[in-house]
Amino acid sequence: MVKRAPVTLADVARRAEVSLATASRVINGSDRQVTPELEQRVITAAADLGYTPNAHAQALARSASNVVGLVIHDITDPYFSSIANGVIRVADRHGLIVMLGTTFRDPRKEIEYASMLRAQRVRALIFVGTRPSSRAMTSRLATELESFVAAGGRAACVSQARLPIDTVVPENRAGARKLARELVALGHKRFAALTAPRSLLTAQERLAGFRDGLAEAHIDLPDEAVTSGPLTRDGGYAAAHELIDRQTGATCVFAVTDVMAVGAMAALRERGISVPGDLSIAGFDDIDTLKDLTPALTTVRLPLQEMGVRAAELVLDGGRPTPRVIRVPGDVVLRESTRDLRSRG
Amino acid sequence: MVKRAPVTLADVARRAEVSLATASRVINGSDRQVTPELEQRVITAAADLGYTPNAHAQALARSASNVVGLVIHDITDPYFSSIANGVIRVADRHGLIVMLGTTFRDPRKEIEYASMLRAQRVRALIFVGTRPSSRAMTSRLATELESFVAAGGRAACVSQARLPIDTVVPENRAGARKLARELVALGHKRFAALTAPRSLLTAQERLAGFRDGLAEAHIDLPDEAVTSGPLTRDGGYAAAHELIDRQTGATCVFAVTDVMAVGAMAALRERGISVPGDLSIAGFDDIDTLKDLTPALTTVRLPLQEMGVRAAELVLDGGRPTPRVIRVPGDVVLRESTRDLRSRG
DNA sequence: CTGTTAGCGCCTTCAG
DNA sequence: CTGAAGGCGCTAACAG
Repeated sequence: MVKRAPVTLADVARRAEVSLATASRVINGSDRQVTPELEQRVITAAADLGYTPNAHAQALARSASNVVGLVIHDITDPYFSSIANGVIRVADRHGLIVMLGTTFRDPRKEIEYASMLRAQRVRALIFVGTRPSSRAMTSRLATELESFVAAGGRAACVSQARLPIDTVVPENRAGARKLARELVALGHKRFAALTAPRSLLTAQERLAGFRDGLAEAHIDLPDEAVTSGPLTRDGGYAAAHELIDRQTGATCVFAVTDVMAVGAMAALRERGISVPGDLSIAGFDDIDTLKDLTPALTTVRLPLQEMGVRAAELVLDGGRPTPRVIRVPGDVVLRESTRDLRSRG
Repeated sequence: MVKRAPVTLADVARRAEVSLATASRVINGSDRQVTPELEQRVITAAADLGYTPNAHAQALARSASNVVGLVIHDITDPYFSSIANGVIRVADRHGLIVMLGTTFRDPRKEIEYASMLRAQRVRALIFVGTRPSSRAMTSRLATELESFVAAGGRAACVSQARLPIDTVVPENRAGARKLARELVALGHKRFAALTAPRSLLTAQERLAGFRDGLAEAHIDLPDEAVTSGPLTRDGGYAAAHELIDRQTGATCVFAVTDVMAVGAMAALRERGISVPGDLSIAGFDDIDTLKDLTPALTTVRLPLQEMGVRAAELVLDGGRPTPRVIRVPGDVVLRESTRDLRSRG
């Protein structure tokens, strides 16, 4: 295996005995026409040499790359991988390739990636995941994005509409409110909740919405009945243990994400508390991978992959300049994890 | 929001009243020294202008990008997202950014991505996932990779060592063999299996290993007791239904992946077959997201994230030219989904 | 239809 | 330590 010098278009042109321009025209699908004869010669030469165009040179020359940047918090979290899958699908359909950034839930990394991806001159930039409540972080990201957009880039995000770009907004608050109502309708009167740190808007919204729903039935969700932890399975697990220790007397627990709910269920199982026998539990998101959990989890369904698709289309299909907002409603799905208290008095 | 022309290093230099060279030296961490005075001027100018270097121009000039390509089959499958997470972690540590390609399980897309990523002049290329048994596909990909490597790129894969590049090889066959032994030790004598199409080497290996293990105990796994489907949850679901219809009389079923096992458990539940009461079931991979399944799944544990880390290190930390192979053993983890037949006669 | 020739934005010798 | 200039590989006018 010889370490031959990288072959360039010039090499191909030389071997095919045509000009650089002609070679370029047949290699990249230019609209200009070329004689079948020459075209064949170029194609053959390219194949013989194992030529591959240099995307950097192409991007530089026509000042437009064919990559889109995607920034998510955690690729192992099904919430993000589902949305990412949607984004990838449409990028793919457009012949674009995706550069993926993972923040590991650190807001600073989000900004760092925005900047790296901007340097890569990506065609579009998509951010997925809760916005931090930090005003400083948000405005720094916004500044970065403004430069990006000003330079001709397109950007969108899936979360709260806090950035000056197109946004796909899951209706967290309304969804949680509906969930609370249905749970109340099931006969529950005392609730508890598992949430994430206040710094995460998504958790805040869902908890607020849940409270709204309870309030309609004049039910209060006391602060002592709310514990919090990281937005992960283990976070839910720990928060649930803490909640159990507090003995709130609740008959139903709301976890702000399905992933946390799963951790909570594990904690309850460990403590010998049966679900939904002793305690009901509900989540939010309707993660597909979790559909085989027993008991099946009551939750608020969000069309995750579809949200990714929408976000991608927003920035890839032409598009107006004004930051647009697409609201995505969540549907309550009642399953086995929440007990119907009415049928037993 | 004005659509200003993209600002270049030349703009920064002009504003800082220094030469292009000086500006370049302070922006990219060159080893050459620059007076603090001038340095500050450049930094300020860059900030004022909202300047971001053009990665394409940089890559072109120094012929070396700072991105690594990663190709997986399905981002929503925890097997891949875990490994990908490992890769991303080390890329991140090296200040590199990841371009992600998803094949949606189509071998042709793997080749297509190899070519696109080569065009992007990625520093390294990593393929994760079973190799197809198709000799044609494999050799086309190999050709592509040889050109890539010849041009100075580094490549690795996680799967079977079929490509002329560094490889992290999960010991599928040995792991499945050990699993079979332990299951036999539990008292099981009649088995069945859920596998994927023959075209997928990983499934082939695991099934073969399982057969090896049974053979040691002189137990046969008849073809009628083996059904197959896509390597997904739904594939396992469908394959399980088919298996149930065949009434094989098995007391234990082996699914070649945890994901398929989960689908199978759902099918069994639907048909009123209790696990492990009526039938035991075991998987392979030990997917973390599935750890809260009930009953907990017996499986063969593979250090997924670690495998991704190893693959990335193979191509990112210096490295010899010879294709190296790292074998990763799998550990059997007996849990609730497989019944111990001995304790009850 | 084909060839010539400027750049695209930046890095990097090589003088000063 | 700083500046001037060539070139990285390719595209896109512009002539022929």
